[in-house]
This record gives sequence, C-alpha cells and structure tokens, in this order.
Amino acid sequence: MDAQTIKVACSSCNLRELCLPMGLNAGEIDKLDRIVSTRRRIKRGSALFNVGDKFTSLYAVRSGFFKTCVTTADGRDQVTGFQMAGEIIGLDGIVSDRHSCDAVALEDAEVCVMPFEQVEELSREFTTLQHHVHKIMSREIVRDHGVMLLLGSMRAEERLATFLLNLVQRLHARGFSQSELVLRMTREEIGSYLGMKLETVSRTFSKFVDEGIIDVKQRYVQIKDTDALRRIVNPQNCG
Amino acid sequence: MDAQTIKVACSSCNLRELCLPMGLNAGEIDKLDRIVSTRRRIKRGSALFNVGDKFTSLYAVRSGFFKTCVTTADGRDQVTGFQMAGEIIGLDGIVSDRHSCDAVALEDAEVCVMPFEQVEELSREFTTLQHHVHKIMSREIVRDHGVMLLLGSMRAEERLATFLLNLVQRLHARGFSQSELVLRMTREEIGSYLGMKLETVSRTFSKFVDEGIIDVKQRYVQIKDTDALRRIVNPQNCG
DNA sequence: CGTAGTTTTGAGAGGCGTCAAGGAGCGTGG
DNA sequence: CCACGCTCCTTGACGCCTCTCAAAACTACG
Repeated sequence: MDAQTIKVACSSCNLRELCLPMGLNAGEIDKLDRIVSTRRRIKRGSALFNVGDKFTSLYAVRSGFFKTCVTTADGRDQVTGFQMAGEIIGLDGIVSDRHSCDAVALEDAEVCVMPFEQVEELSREFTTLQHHVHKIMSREIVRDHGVMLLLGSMRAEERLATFLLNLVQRLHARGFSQSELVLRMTREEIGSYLGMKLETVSRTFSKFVDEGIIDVKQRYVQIKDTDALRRIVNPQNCG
Repeated sequence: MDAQTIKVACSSCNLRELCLPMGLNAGEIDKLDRIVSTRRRIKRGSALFNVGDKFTSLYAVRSGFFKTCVTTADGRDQVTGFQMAGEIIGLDGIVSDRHSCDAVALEDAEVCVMPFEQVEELSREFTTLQHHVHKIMSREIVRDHGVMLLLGSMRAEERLATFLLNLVQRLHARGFSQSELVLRMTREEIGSYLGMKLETVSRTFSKFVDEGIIDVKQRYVQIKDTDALRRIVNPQNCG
C-alpha cells in the first residue's frame, strides 16, 4: 500500500445508496467493509487501468469523473462510457482476466478498490450481494444497448440531447441541479462517445443555444428548456 | 410443462464446451442438469420474450438463430445482437426483473431454459459456475463495447466486413466453414444492427462482389478473399 | 504575456439516406 | 404445373447531413 491508497469504510460512506445493495444489516455491511479495503487516488489525465492490464479488482468511483474507451488497431478510439460517483468500473476485465479498455480520470478522482476474488467470495455468502453484483452487470448491458440504439439510429441533435438529459439526470440523482452542469470532458470526447466529430458537437451545441434551449459557456451548460430537449429525443410523445 | 417443453441433460449435450464452465466433475455436471430442467421450442418469427416481460430465466440457444432488439419511443428499432447455438440470451432482464429487449427467433429454434434463481443458488455452491456466470456477463459487455466502436467510428464497408468476419468466425467455432455462410437475417436486420439502411447494406454487398471479395446469392455468402475483408476492417496491419 | 490546447465557425465535399421502380425467390392455391 | 401475391433484394437518381479541411478566437497555464 503506497501513498496513493487509503483505508476506508462503506459503512460510513455517503454513496452507500448508490453503490451497495439495499437492506443489509450491520453485520453484513461490516463484512463488506472488508472487501473495500482501500481507496486509490487518480490524477486528472492518468489511467486507472489500460487495455491489457491484469484484471484484479472492480472500482467504485468515490469522487471525480472517468471515461472508458476502446481502440481500433489503427488508432481510432471510441469512448464507451463516462462514470461518476457511485458507478462501477472494470467489469470488462472479468472475461479474459485482462482489461479490454482504458479507464482515464477526467478530473482528480478517488475510487474504492474491490478485489474481485473477495467480491466473489462474499457473493457466495450473501444472496443480497450476489444479486446486486448481477444487477450491476445487467445494468451495464442494458445501458450499452441504449448507446447502440443512440449510435445506430439517432441523428446528431438527438444524440446530443439524449446525452445532456442523461447527464443531468444522473447528476440530479447525486444531489446536483437538474438544469445546470459542468462538462468534465472535451468536445472531442463527447463526440467520440456519440459517434460524431468534435466540430459537429460544437455546431449542435451552438444550434441549441440559437434555439434558446440551452446556454453554453465552455464546459458550463445551463438547460433552459428541458422539454425542448425531450422533444428532440422523442418528437411524438412530448408537447 | 406443455408440448413446447422437453426434458434434457447438459451432460449429454454436444454444446457443452460452449455453454458450460470447463473442468466440472461428474457430480457437478449432474447438479447443472437440475438447472437446465427444460427446453423450449420457438418458431421462426416468434419471440422468446418481449420488452416488459417478467424476467425469470436465462436461455442457452441449443439450435436456431435469434436476434435481440430494443425500440425507441417512436418506433425505430435497433438490433443489439444475433445469437447462435451455445450463446446465452436474457441477461438484460436481471437488473429490473423485466426484459428490456425483444428476443425473436430468425429460424425455428430450441433453447435450454435456466431459471435464474436456480442459477444463483447453484452459483453460491460452485465457485466454477459462479465465475462462469460472471464471465458470460462480462463477455457480453465487452462485445457491446465492440459494437459501439463499430457504430461510432467505422464506415459502411468496414462495418459490413467486420460483421461478416465475426459471423464466419463464430460459425467456424461451431464446426462450419470458414468461407461460406447462410445469413439467417434480412438486409434490413443487418442494417439495423450495423446502423445502416438496408439499401446501403445491399449496395455494400454488391461492391464487395464487384471487387471479387465475396459471392452473394440472396442469403448465401461465400467469402473468396478473407484477407481483403481484414484489410477493409484494418487498413494498416494486413497485407 | 506567450504557448499549447480547446472551441467555434466557415466553406466545400462526399458518404449515406431517401424515394422510387423493378426483379427475384418462395409459398399458396387454382 | 403454373399463376399469383408477398416479401425481400437490387439498383438508380438525388439531396442532405455530417465529415474534412482550414482559420481564428478563446482559455488555461506556465
């Protein structure tokens, strides 16, 4: 354990409701504390893990913001997700014992390290935890299917509107505003995630501003008309 | 149990190496047989499950061919995957106890029904099975990331070449030819999966034929130059 | 206050979607 | 056995959305 790691406890963590299965008794939470033995700090711009790294642990984001991305043989890359506090990173590594994507901190961050062997061990003991792990993986699969839908069948405006609505919704679940957000990623990273070039992302932002739907000042975005965004995503059902 | 369901045994299944964890002893396989209690036949065109259906079981494809797809509020849909013998369907349902996609048979098919509660129960008993279940879910996540890469950063020719190479590779692993295949899905379904219109799929097929890379006769495809396909997917590394 | 990284905006090109028509395969029924 | 209709597939013409290339403005930071 080096200076990058610190001792912590789930039982005293304010992200408990996001990370952990509901309805654990005190004894069970105690045992969970033994799983999450350490935290690790990641500086902005550096990687939690890279493609090919040995898989040992899952990571729960405690603070900060991550992107995960995969790369083609010829260097193009695709952001597969953005992760914020309470979300789990590393599930990609289970199948082959090595990570198949990079996880990079977009701002100084801290993660809880959960050695996977211990997760599996404790899962055999607690039905609740076992089911929770299954749900986390299933949630990721369902999320991925949503991204496929976005990439496969939506146009630029729909993609960006969907993206913004998804971000504020997740931020709101963490106690932040429903109408204001600070983007932690560049236009290029947004574009990579949404299957668009950075210029198209920028242009689409500008279009939304022109239409009075949002205000944008660099990374800061204020949503002035949420319903308008919803109408862009889903022309029929709204207003 | 109706006429659609039949009694079976993993221990005598020739897909064992695809479906099951390696290195089980006879006693363990015996217990597995209790999980896969029944099979179910699905007629071409009908659904194994639909969006919103209660989630109860995972399904292992025993024969036939499936597609899974999600739908937007306004009716556009996206094929999220094609599943063949030995592959697992239904993981999407775990997180919310309801299925979030449709699974439709593209030809008459048969699946092994694995009630998920029993899977979880036995997973707590066998480390091997537990880890296998985790790997299956992780594999699906990694596969989904690959599809995102395809949808987000490839052009029509690369997408179709990738698709064909992936199909023959999976078929070859099941004892079929490396160079011939019969498509079980329509051009429209291929297009939905690859984020292209059916006309573009058809045109791209024709282009490959013109270039002497493949022969196409309706659903039948013969790959005449695998390396050429690989070069389309990855211009640098090949040839 | 200069430099590098990020973002915006413009102009032009091209890949893919859209619309439309025709053809091929296949099951059904006369 | 052939006619018929249905679904699926192919091909062409045209237009638009997004990419590409380019330049300039803005921010951050040393």
